[in-house]
Amino acid sequence: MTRMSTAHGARARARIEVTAAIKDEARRQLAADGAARLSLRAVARELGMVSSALYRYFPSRDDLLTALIIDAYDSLGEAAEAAHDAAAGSGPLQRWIAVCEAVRRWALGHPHEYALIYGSPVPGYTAPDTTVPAAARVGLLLIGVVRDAYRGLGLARPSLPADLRPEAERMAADLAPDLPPEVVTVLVAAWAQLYGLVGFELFGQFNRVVEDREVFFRYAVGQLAHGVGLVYPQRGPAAKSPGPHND
Amino acid sequence: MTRMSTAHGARARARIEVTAAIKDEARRQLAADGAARLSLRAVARELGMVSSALYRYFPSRDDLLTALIIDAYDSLGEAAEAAHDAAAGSGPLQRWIAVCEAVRRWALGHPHEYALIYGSPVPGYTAPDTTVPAAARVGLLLIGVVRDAYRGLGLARPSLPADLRPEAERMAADLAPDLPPEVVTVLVAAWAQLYGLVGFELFGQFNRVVEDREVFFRYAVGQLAHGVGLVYPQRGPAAKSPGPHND
DNA sequence: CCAAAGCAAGAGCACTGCTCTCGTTTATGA
DNA sequence: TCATAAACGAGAGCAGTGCTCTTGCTTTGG
Repeated sequence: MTRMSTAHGARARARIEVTAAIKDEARRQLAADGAARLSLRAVARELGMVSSALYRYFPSRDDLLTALIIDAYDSLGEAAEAAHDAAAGSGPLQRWIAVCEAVRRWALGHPHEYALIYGSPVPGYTAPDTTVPAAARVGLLLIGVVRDAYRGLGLARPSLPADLRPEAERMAADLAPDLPPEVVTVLVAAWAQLYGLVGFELFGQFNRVVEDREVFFRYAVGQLAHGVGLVYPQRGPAAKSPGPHND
Repeated sequence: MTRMSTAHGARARARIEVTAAIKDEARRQLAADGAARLSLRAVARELGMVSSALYRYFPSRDDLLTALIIDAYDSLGEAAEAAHDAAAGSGPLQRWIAVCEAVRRWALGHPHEYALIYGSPVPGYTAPDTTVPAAARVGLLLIGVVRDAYRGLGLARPSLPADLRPEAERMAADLAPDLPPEVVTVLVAAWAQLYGLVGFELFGQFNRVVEDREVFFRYAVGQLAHGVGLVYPQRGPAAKSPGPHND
């Protein structure tokens, strides 16, 4: 049995420091060259240790990657929460947009980390359950925004097709029992669509298509907000139509 | 100078066959284990040739990957077009849904190929312009559906914020000069959001969140259609509200 | 018919993840 | 206090990778 976990000697402290140093260097290489170029040997080399020694701290390359994934989720979650808190005084729509733009900004600033967590999963690698709580942070944040709006002034309740009812109620029970299933459903869809927008920009699908990604993203995200029932931003000169449709 | 391209001897035919065999075996390995596990040596081994011989046909691993990427785009485009043609008699909304569901079905059937083209780009690899036309097929298909709807019965024209106007007009000029810029803008957004939905399901972000992905996807895609101006599917018992918002 | 190009094969380089062994250091329990 | 067990760093080594270079052979085209 290992007894290192709760030990509190000089060795335990050293272990913590070395582990952190490995993760730092690995994160450096990840940010520089991407996940698949991340090399255990290169990390060890840079740290002045031999590669086999590194396996005392991470039993495999995938375990090191998992640690980086969790850190990336946390970093993204922190950025989103910071943006949310900075817009705490504003209305739900402004907070929604603030969170979405924080996600985009973080993604543009950490493209390889973003690809690691929201791009295609690393070959043969399946994320362990350890990553679940960290991954949920942004989602929880968006739920919170919608919840505030719902409690504050009531929210539009979209209608659902009959065959989606059971699924919608199950999702609502799992994610936000205090919200109507209709709202939770469109929220989950908007959540996925947000990452479609970010991913397309980040992975180059918008090349030669969308130039001014900033304003395009803001508009698309406003649409998403509208879809979940938050009012459409009716600033600007055009005040004729409240939404993206009028028939 | 090489003269192989237009030559028509036994050697040229052999070259074509070997090239196809390499791509087939590579596609097999790609489908089985994913892009990063694709090994030139393994392909050569399976084909009974030595690894260096393979470089006569593909100058690098990335070039082989590029060929597979183009094939994947074409395969996806073909599937989408087939689904579209099969729904040729139906209205625009049905065709829209048919195309979207074909994309999803193809993605679920070819997860690694989908990840290759719409997931995070392979490490250090940047797609050459060769892939652009193949990549555009699904987009063109969606544009066509919306164009038909627009020409047939007129389409809802969403309002745009002032700062998005120039970008919207540029996009419309590039993609569909015969469509209103507002429609093109929401269409591009819907296009990206479609891939957000598919990617989230495929890459496991819906694990423990969405169970009945089939009906959820259909609903979300109907929402997207509604967003671009196609009418919302008002079948089913609930006929009270035509859209996901009502205030 | 012969020079030029295409081709398969092999050896080799530098790199990877990972394992195993070997002394050494540290920590813990009797 | 002191022996035993665990943790550790270092090194060698295995199997695999992409890619290059050289060596002959075959096909092709002027």
